[in-house]
Amino acid sequence: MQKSHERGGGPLDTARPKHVGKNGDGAERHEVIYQTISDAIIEHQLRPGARLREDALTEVFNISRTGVRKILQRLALEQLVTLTPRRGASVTRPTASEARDVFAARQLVECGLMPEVARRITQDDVRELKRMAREEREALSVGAQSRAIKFSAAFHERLAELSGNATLAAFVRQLCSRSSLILAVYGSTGHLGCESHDHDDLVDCLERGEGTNARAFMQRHLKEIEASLSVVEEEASAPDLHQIFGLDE
Amino acid sequence: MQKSHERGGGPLDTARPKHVGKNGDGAERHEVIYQTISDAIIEHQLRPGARLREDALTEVFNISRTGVRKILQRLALEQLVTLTPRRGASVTRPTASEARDVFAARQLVECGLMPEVARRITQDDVRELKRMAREEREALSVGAQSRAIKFSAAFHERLAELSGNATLAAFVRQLCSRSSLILAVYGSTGHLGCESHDHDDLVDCLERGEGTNARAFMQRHLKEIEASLSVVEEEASAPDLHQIFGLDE
DNA sequence: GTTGATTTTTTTGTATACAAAAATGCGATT
DNA sequence: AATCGCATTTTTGTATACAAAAAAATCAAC
Repeated sequence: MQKSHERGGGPLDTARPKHVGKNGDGAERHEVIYQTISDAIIEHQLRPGARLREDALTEVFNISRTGVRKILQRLALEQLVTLTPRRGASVTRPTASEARDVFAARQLVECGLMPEVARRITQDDVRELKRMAREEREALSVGAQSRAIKFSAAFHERLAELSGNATLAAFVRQLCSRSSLILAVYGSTGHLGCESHDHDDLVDCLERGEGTNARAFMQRHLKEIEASLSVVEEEASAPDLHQIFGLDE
Repeated sequence: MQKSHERGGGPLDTARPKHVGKNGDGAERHEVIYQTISDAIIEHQLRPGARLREDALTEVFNISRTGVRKILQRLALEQLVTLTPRRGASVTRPTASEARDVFAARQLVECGLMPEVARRITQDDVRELKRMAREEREALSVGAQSRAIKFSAAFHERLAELSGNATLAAFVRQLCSRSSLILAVYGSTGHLGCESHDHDDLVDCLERGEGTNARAFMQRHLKEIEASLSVVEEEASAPDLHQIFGLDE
């Protein structure tokens, strides 16, 4: 592999200030790249198990391995990618038990947040949420699954933000990202995540200030999503011979 | 302070493992260092606002800046340290609103977990929790505040683990760490966190399988901790002159 | 003596060099 | 012809070099 830098007269050698001058927008650039990768994972353009080689990423985004590693580490802490000691990074493939945990966590947190959201929601918020729900529905009707998935996650995230609790909102954000991975692994094709009109109905509920009702609604909603999954431990990659043949422990 | 690295141009003399050979235990070493720093923060040996210069850490732990930065980044994602773009790392000083959010999150999650914990707890767990509660009490009676704080956090963390939900347990772990920072900033001296016998009583509750009761207990317990804080926006570092004199906006 | 500008030092951001480990390909041997 | 051992290649882990920015210190002027 060539060094990715002094390639002889590559077409995009303009606007590349080597390694100086990036300081000003360096952090911002990293943030953008992080978002790009993150989105690609959430939208299932990068499926669980996909390898993310550092070299490839340096070439694609034109940053050094230092930056790549920083971004990968962040994604790893958010559980979107898995960093295996000497094997590099790959998109996380959630286990069945992780999937259960994530949905149980969503049940607890997202539902628990609904009363407070119902109390604080404004007309503007209602409009925004309805717009998001509509965009999701439209994406779905056009068959743009990946965009629908992203909108769906964004909807749940925004809802959590409206609680006013930044810590819990960030947690929900993570849970939604991981849910997208879970959908990719355990979801039945064609049926993804949220039912078309659930989100609209939920917003109606909140608009009327019915917190308890909204909570029950969200509970049912999440339960439905989880029920639509086939969460079975598929261990295609490394069948546990020991367990199968029962030779020890 | 000698740089611990610059030997005056000697031809790579012996007895200096340079940067080889560390690979085997490198990751493990990083983990240990991470824990060490993390503990120091949680135990208030490093107080909020304390600066963590990379150079200093390199010297203390004898690793390169690469490793230091990795560790700092992890601590930053857990909100234990704050990474300011060109000012380096320092122990996070939680804002008042962050403090409120963290405690609200604990109310929601830790309380919500109690019924499940009550269902799953075993005699062994009960023994372990009582031991932890006792250690905390003892540390407190000896005046070892920092150890008491750590034990208290460990108790809450262990409790969350017993729910069987790794995701939520990890979240609670983070919340407890951050709570320790909050105590350091907003806690009245002498009164730290959990009342002596609260934890014992809570375990009794769980032992009897009274989930609903345990939840109510935890709710009261957390409320008491929060009430003991004086959460007021103290902005000693940079008094907002604009606001004080009302010259603009 | 205090304030303001300039230089010096410290400290972080980034890239890259080098080494170890894993993956891969190749050939010899049975 | 299939498999195992060995060499090559890729890929990651770590340290360090260099540059930019911020902080500190020095010095001059009033």
